[in-house]
Amino acid sequence: MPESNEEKSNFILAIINKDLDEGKNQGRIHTRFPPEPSGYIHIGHAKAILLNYSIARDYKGKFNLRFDDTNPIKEEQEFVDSIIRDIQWLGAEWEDRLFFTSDYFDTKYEFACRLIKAGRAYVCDLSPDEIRAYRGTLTEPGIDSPYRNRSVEDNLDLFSRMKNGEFLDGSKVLRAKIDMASGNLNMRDPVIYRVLHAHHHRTGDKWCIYPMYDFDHPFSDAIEGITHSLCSLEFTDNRPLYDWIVDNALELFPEAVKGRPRQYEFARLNITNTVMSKRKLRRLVEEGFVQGWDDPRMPTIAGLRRRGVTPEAVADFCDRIGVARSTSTVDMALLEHCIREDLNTKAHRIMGVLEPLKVVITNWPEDRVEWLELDNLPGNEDAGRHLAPMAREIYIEEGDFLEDPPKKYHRLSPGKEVRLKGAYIIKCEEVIKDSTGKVVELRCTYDPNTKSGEDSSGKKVRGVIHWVSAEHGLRATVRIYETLFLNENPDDTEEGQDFTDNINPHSLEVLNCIVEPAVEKYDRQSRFQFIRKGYFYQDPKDSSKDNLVYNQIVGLRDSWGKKNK
RNA sequence: UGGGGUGUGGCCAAGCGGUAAGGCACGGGACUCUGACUCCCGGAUCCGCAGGUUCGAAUCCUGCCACCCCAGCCA
Repeated sequence: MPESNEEKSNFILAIINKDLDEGKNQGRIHTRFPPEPSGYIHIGHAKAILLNYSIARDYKGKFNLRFDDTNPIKEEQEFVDSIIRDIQWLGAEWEDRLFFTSDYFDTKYEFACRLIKAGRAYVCDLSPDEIRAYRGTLTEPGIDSPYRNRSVEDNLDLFSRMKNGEFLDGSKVLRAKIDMASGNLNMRDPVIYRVLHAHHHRTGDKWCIYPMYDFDHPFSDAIEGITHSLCSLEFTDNRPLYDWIVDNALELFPEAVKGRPRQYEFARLNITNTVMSKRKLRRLVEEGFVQGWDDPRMPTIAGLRRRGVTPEAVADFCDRIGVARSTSTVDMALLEHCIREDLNTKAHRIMGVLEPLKVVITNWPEDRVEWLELDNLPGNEDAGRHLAPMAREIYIEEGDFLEDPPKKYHRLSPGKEVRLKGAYIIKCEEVIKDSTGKVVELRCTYDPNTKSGEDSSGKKVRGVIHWVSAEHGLRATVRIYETLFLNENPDDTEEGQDFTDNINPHSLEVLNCIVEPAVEKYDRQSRFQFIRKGYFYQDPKDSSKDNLVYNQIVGLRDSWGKKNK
């Protein structure tokens, strides 16, 4: 029984509970995550990783990380490294069970030979085009290959010569002999080994034949003793083949396998206003729509991490979206909610003015500086306080002043008062504009009797705005992000267009800001809430002590802005 | 005219014959030195549609409809 998820309920947990009740697999639970090292992993993979890992954890089972590296021409060490880093960051632990499907190439070769000896696999000389033609179509059955009935001796000989490099790429394949008339195309004598003279990132030049996924994957699961092999829906049609391979392994090569794995499929994750396929993400990177796999706008784990999202928030999100079999698209708002909820209790409050408007407090003495105490985490005494300097010249948010305010506006406007967070109440006395009519400076007066915590004025103002001393504030570049795509479904395009035509031209906005000097005391991994604005994180690549760069992780909810847009 | 899969409020998602959980979003209100947070309140007479079985169905049966996946020597 699971320890920590009594309320969780999904069809996979139901299957596991049932299997346990029935005593299957001697009560073992063993899952795995099998990435192909051919790209960066994204939040959709996080769903799969965390699902597999949490099942193992909650049921006191095991979780393997196994790279499915059967196709050397697509795979690289760089991706192995990035995937390991990303999964570690997510918190999934594979302990000492990091495997590569290529670790078992020798065993797999032996298994293939046993299939041949059992008359269940044959070497086929048909060209790729011919194989396709012989396969038939969705509505018509296929035709048997003319090589289907070669003798075991010939097949064994030919297969070993394939291994020895005697044949050109594409000239011969090993096929499972199943059923060319099956309604399921995967069962029409699937190719299980192909000739490929390519350098493998782990086995080097040892092999010039490589197994296909449908042969390799189920056998690897069986070798590792995986009990529940979870994958996404598009593999549903591969399941009969998965079972065929496992059944044969159990029958012909029992000493190589540890059990009888079962495959279960669930819907992959889609999120509104973004894309999740490796191919599309690659295009965004390669065609320069983003600045790399770790661009903070990308749904990759590397992108989320660089943006400042926490692994806890990602895990919570994956927890809340559920696991089911219906194709679905989760609202980006849920991810944002999970991020805010996580950061709300952790991120220290700092004042940062994103779009500065200068304010001169005319009755504040020229060289007076007053250090005011502000809570790091209001409502949490343990988080302590920090000091913010108040001086004659400060900056407030441009958007916190309106010359001609609408009803119910309780920020600053001519003749009106507002409280500076943690400081005094000020009153706008004069508005200074440039030649174009743009407001460039405000002249205000402050009320000395209204100091935060010691207010004896009896004044009640609704508005509280953030501010930063012009002299003491630190200059910083702030990057504000919007979704990468304008449409909820990026693939929803006009005739002749593709998803890149839906890219949001405002997905990145760069602002020159000014933040409280207190941020200097924190280490650079700290996440802050810039009061009334959002959560921010120092860009791990571009930020430095002399050149602060903050990424907005997510904005705060803004019911006022929403109401008035 | 093939095979596989899915349809529960705007978006996810429980439910497995006993009379529609929860979350997000949304709307209303309270609170507030963050218009944030928090806290209340609101909503499917109905579960793709149509029949049927049953005292009783989203849950069983039948027939439709819609959408998704499959014809790589990719995974």
